[in-house]
Amino acid sequence: MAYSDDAGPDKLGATKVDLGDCGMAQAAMLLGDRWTLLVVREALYGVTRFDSMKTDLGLPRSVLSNRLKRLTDAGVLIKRPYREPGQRARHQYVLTPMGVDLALPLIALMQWGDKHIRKTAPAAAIVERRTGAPLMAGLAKSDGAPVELRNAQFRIG
Amino acid sequence: MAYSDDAGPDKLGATKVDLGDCGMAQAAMLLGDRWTLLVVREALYGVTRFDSMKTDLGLPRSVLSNRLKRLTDAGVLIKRPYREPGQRARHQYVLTPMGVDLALPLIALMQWGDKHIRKTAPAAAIVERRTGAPLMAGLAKSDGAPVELRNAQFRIG
DNA sequence: CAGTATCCCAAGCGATACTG
DNA sequence: CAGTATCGCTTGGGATACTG
Repeated sequence: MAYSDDAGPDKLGATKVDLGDCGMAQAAMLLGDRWTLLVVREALYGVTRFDSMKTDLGLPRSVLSNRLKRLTDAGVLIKRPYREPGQRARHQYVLTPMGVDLALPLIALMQWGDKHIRKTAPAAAIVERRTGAPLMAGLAKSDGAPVELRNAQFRIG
Repeated sequence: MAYSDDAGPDKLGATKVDLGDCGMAQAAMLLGDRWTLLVVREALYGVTRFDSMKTDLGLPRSVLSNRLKRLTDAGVLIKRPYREPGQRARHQYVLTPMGVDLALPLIALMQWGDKHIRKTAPAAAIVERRTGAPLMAGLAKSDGAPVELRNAQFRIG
């Protein structure tokens, strides 16, 4: 990372990774707008229905419709019919494996926001399913050993 | 998380966390637009100067100016003067501790994008500073023990 | 309930030009 | 280099109404 204490002037055009080659940039292009992240957040919370999302987020129907389409096209959500006993057929938007994997960046973002923006007790925590132990997003080596953020750096290429 | 295999219909209005109480929502409101995430990405890569960012990202000056202002107002960046020997004074945008902490969500996003969108070898990796060992974003308990995403869930309140 | 269709308007993008 | 100023224009947001 670039830290305040080692931040010299950069080299112009030194961005080592072209936008098209950068997963972060690709992700930002898919998710980077006012509503998309929040729609995915709904899905992570288990909200799967159009009107539920609309009510929760308070966004216009047309916008929600558009975002759901984008996300299904991208493979983050699938639209799936279902029928509750005695009810007529409905459908729901559920996360694909690709969508489920978005939980990690979004959890990290949530914990960042709780720490640096809200600064009060988090409204939602992530816990281990079986034990209820609180979980934090972090970096780890392939053997699982955790590594502090400040001991990490980019390696290009 | 909400998984495909346990995703029943949700309860209307069941979103347990109000947008104003959710760090993820707050973060999304700050970072959720076309360019802001990419500007932070530049800063993480160590690009600190206005024109470097403009060149790398190819966005209009006015937009970049606006984003840098937003991010400094939010406390993610600070604008700092410096002078190289024999040069006139310049300034640079460097990450605050709050900004540095954004590395984790963005790394997670990058790894997600590399895995699910680009699907080729990542252009940039995160490695441990001393050893060069590759790092991955993940969840861990407070004792550092890693936990799989699928063994995690939200706990509200 | 789950959308699509329409319309209007504001925000924001992108280009260009200008200033310290 | 590092911005601010201006401007035309498109995008997309928000309200409302309509359909299966």
